[in-house]
Amino acid sequence: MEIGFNVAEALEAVVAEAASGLEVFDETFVPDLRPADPRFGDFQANGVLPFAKKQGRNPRELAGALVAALGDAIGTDFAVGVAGPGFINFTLKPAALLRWLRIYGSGKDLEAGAAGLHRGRKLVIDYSSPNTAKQMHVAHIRSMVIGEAISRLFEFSGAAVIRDNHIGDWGTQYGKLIYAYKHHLDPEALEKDPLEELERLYKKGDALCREDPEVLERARAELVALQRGDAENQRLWEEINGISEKAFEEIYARLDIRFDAQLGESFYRDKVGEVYAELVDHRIAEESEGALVVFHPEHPRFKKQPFIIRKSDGASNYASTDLATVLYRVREWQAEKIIYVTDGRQQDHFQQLFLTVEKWFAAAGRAVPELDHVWFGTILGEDGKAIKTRTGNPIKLKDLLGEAEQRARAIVDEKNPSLPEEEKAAIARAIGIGAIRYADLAQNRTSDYVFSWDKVLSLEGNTAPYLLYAVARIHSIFARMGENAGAEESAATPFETDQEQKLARKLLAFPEVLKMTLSDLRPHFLCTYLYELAGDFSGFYNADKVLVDDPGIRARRILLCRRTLLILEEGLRLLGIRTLKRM
RNA sequence: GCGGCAGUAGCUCAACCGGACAGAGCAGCGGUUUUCUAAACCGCUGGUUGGGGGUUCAAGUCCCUCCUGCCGCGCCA
Repeated sequence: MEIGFNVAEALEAVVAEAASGLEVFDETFVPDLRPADPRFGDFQANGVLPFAKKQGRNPRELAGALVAALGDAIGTDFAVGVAGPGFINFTLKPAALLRWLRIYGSGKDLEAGAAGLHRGRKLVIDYSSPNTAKQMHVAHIRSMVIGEAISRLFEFSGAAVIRDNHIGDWGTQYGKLIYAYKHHLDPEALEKDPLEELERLYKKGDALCREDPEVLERARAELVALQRGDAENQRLWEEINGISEKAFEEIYARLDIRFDAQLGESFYRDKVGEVYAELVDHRIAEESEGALVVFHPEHPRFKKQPFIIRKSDGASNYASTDLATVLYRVREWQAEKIIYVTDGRQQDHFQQLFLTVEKWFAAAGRAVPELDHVWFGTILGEDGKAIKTRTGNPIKLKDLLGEAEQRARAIVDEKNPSLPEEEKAAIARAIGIGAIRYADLAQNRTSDYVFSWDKVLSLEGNTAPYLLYAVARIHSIFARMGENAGAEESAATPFETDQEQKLARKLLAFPEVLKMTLSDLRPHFLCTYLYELAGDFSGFYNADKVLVDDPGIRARRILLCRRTLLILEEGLRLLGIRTLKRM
């Protein structure tokens, strides 16, 4: 058999083919190949057990028959055996393992292998999407970090990705903000830290509105004026957006995040009318208590819980713009799939949005895009409640990033004081930002996130610095070898030591991990894998010296270092984390 | 009330939509450096997977029930 990029997939096909030639198996049999516990082999097929149970037959007998039927098709690359109640174990022989590692030797090779997963698919990923006139806080980081990782993963697997930052730049907050700007602006503060001042003004306006009904009325009037196109308010709106955008850009630059489109809610404000009309025409939306709403009678909850798409005062809300946004993305960009990366509290909203879009597009004869809500848990303080500083304010993201870099810098100064100043700063940046990012990605996204400085900036265990350190050590070996490091791979002999084999086998599992990460859109699968890979490398590095005299051993160990480096760097890049040559 | 998520070692978390004796890190204890970065490696200690039933050859995972926590549920996003 041809081993291919994803060995589990190749085996799956061979096993299924062998089963189809046997009387006792039928088309309902699924081999169920997966990476195995290293004690048993490289891959295992578990599918015989449930199948045998369903047929009322002895699983070990069926497994034995299946193994016998594999015969020539599987070739001589694997050791195959039946174990336990009916598992089939496959172990790639060292020579074949070496062959696989020789073939997949560059980022291009990996990408070519992965490209089959989503080749040519056109998709939009909606993430970050902050509100204007507010600072970014710790809570904003998850959408950015997860959204960026998912974007990179899809691109890597062959998709055409449009990253769209759906900024909240239109809505009721502007009434209060413009009112406060006109009456309580501190020009000096605006000069010094514009976004800080805007945030103060918004809070001020919000507080005043709550205290004084008259102010509330005037704030509403400012909003109405803005929506009618009043010149002064339009100018203020633009100024506020400009200030916000500049502050956002700084954060995005620090986090290596770039968008292909940045169409905020305001972009859709003249596009909601068409949505209302179509939904009413198709009898999907109805009037209720003065508002335009959508109920879903077939749904246990949404038959009662309305999806409000136009408020009773006639104004649009985020449901209106979200609907218009789907239409735009499908019409203008031919999006086949749209992924929203937001926190889990918006699950109801997106379920209602998706149900509504499905009915609407079907009724209008449009292709219904695949819609996916990639949600994540809330960020909690150490008391298990919403995250706050000691003074009760949210932690600003720029402060968080700054402190992370600072703490990383202190460690660089201690561990490696002789490095040039500029390099130390770059290392501190990569480690600090990488540590924060990784801490977020390494945890299952659907869990709530208990934030603590110690955890985020920890340099031990499953963290970015641990991975970056492994990368730096490999680079260090190559630096010592000098320039002519390239010629030795062909001399490599098959792996022998436990550490060599363990590391080589871990490398072999990368395609399956990538596939799993993408199918569930859970970056922590990839994190866990990279951490285990770095761990296996560290074990190997400590036990087996790379630069030995024996040319065959030296060559195969160099090959292992190269492939480990390749997958660590490629994997970290997919997570949005920069690697280092020295640290 | 309806619904979502969660409860796994002292702490922070894994466990690939039922699979092999539940795995890491931290903390604790003990080792490893004339050798490629010790930000590392190796070993030991640590579990009634919130409680109780059930389904199965096999349950942390599925079903029922109870307890606890967080979060949604008509004009915020």
